[in-house]
Amino acid sequence: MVKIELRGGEIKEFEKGITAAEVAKSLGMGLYKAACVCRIDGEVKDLRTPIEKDCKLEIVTFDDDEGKRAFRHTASHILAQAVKRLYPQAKLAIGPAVDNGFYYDFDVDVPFTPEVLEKLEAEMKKIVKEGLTLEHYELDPADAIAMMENKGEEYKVELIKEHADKGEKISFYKQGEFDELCAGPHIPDTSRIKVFKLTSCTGAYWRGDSDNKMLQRIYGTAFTKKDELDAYLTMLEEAKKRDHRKLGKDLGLFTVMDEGPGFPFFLPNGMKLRNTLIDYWREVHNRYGYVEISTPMMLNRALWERSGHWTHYKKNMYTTVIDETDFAIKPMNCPGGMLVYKTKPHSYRDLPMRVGELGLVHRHELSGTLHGLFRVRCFTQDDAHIFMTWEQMKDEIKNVVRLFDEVYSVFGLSYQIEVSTMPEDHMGDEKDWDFATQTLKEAVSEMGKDYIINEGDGAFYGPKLDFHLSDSIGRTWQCGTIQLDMQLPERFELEYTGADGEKHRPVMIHRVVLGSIERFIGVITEHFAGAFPLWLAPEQVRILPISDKFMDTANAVRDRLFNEGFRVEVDDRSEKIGYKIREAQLQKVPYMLVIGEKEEQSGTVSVRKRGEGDIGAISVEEFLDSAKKDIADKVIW
RNA sequence: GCUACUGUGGCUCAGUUGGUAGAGCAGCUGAUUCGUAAUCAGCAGGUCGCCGGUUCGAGUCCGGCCAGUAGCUCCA
Repeated sequence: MVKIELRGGEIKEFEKGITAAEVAKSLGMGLYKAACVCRIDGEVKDLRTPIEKDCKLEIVTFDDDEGKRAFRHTASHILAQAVKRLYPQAKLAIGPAVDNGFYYDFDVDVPFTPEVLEKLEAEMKKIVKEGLTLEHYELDPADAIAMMENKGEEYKVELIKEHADKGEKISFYKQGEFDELCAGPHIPDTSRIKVFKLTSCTGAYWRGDSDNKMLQRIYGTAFTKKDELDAYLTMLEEAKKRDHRKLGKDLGLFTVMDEGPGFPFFLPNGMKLRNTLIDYWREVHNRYGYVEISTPMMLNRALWERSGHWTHYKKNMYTTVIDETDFAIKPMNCPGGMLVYKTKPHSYRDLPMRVGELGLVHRHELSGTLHGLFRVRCFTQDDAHIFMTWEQMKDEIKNVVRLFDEVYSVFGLSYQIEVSTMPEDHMGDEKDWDFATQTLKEAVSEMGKDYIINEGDGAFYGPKLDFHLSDSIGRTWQCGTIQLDMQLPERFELEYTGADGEKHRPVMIHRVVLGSIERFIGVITEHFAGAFPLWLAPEQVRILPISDKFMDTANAVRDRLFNEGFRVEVDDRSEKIGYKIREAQLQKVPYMLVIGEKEEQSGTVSVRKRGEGDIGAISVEEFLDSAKKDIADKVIW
């Protein structure tokens, strides 16, 4: 017998060798049917894995990330099997589960058109109906290679050889006639993948390297319920409608032109939004004890050599020669910030020193990666460098996280924190790394926040926290980051005088909240679908006179609002009210104030609120009070 | 950068087998002065991304370049 600890801490005895599937069955058919994989002492395994010793067992369903991955990974095997049935000459590459679905790469000369995808979907449905069991087995490398060579699967052979070098047994899964090199885990059989869709086909390089052959990649997704798939497809549609590139054009926010690929132009409306955002940023940072500086756009080669960029980042920098000296446009603000620190000696009493900079940086990104405001070649980082002692590190991190909390909540964005730890290729003492990483984790935990760990994903100079924001339709965006830097103070020989009268080296934080102003504007444009909250909206109020007769009153109201600091316009065209409303609505102006005979007589305005329509006539003073309050509270509606 | 696709007036698009460009909206002018998502009429606006080639003739075919779109990390 074996003792198995179940979810919730309950411990039950079972026959030795029982499988997780059988345990699930004994706990109820509902759980059994929903089960995808299991966790045995934390390790993700197939449901059919026999349990030989006492352990903690967790049945993992599709609601769990691991369950989703296994489910979709199995879907990708079904896709590969379908392709092999219809196109036996196709060579298989790899087919993992990804964030929102799965893909599989094939080397095949037939173009996978939408019609082909439909045929493949039909074949996949057959495989699902066949209810094939996924059987796991292992082979010695030599046998594994022989089998795949026999099938002509050259990519698989290449993969096996790599694993063979490590002396591992090679793991396979078999479903019907289809053998697939795969580490698993998988769900028990194909019959459960009833709800799936092949979404697109694109090119992708073998191993992501453009020197290799271009393969055809089929993307798909799979769910356990039809309405989940529908919701996902609706979300994609919704995302398309909210595309900030389209909204940016429609609302006159920004544009990108042939004359400057990747260099966005901000138009008047976009600039109002941007400046409002920056005003807010300054206000918050001022409150959190930051000072602001501005460092030059262009600095000489000696500086970039000292910072290490000249050797490590040159291919992304815009450089030029002036008076026979090399110069580079800054791709980052830090080196300039270091120079500012060094303009005078510092005491421990100055620390922590929080120095902000809205720095415009230029990076030569590959042309194919440019994308609206999300990926550009010049952008403004809402940067800050914090110089501190090691003892101050934890409190300082907390201070930054508090600031992030405040800013993100204003936009209605929730977030997930990721801690990235020491990479293989790092600089500095491992003891310092341990201390810094531990401090990051403790700071976050002590604030009552969860985090996930990205092992080895830190920068070479220090560990970091990344903030992944969730927008209103469930997509995530990495914006904020808090990076500890133990190298740059070294390179620039930064010092402060301690209480002991000795020189010490400060440690540093690089951090951005919004990430880049440009990208953040892109994110919130999609998040709000262009319907910005009152405090942010480029045009907050539009006044709509019913006819030319009421123009004087309209202008008087405009002046009143304008003098109160509102961004307000009058639609003074000789158009019908319906037409003016339609336009203001399409421009997503938060408030329309209609003024006609009635309002002129009673000294009121008829308020039309975005999203709610006509909410009746009130006095200008009443309107002002309520609108000012919404702005002050940064209310989202 | 690489692969595929796309590139027609400010915007959204049409343009048949190659025969020297069309619509709606926006704009301008005039009329209308009108109560909560499009008033009517008229006018103007394009060397069809750029360069070259094939042809009697190219927006339409071919080549090059430029720009955009999708993808190129998520390890069998």
